[in-house]
Amino acid sequence: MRANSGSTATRVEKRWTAEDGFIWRKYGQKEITHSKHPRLYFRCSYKHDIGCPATRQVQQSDDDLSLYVITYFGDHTCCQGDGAVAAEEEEDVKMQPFVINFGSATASSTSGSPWQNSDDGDGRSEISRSPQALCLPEGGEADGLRLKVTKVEATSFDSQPAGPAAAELSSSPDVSCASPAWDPLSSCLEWDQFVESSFDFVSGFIDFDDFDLYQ
DNA sequence: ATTATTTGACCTCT
DNA sequence: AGAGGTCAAATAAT
Repeated sequence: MRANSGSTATRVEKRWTAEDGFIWRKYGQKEITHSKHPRLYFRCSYKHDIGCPATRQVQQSDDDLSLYVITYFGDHTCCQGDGAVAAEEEEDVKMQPFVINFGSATASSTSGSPWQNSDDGDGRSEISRSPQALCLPEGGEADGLRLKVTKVEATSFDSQPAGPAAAELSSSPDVSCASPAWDPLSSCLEWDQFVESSFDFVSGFIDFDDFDLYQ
């Protein structure tokens, strides 16, 4: 449905959904056909305050139970994540067709429900501790769903064997970066696989020169 | 008392 | 008619 509304979508696969720098409020849950797990619907907590239209959907992967597929819709007008970073990112996105953010994984919280933004523990958490710069502005005017970013994060260190494709949409191969000591520099092969077999479905939006730069 | 979550109902689209 | 997305009353948590 959103595909026809011309909205942008940012798809993220995480092993931990807790922190993305924004405050989300759950507003719905739905069983999805052919999916074992329900899809959870969140909207920005500032929706009513300042009309922030950002929403996200979270769904546990059927194939890799530790993987959560998070899809972001809309832009954070509240920019709660981190004002400075978000503004900076906004300019970048305006200049480029897409942005892949390799921001540091938040492996800070070690317990609690993955659906919650606040961490528990000693309660010294701050909302905006680890912004992921996902406050992306609206992109172009292309019709249909624009999948702007596909990011795979490994924020736990449980050395999971990489599962099969996480979800039908992603056709994500074995791109798990969940090795205990993942070294970006030594994982070129994985990235090559990632590029070859996973980005084909979004290749229309990707400038591979830019991608090489990020790589 | 206030705020957040749950969950069935309702709406829109295919 | 069925599926997916959102609303809102009831409920739970703080």
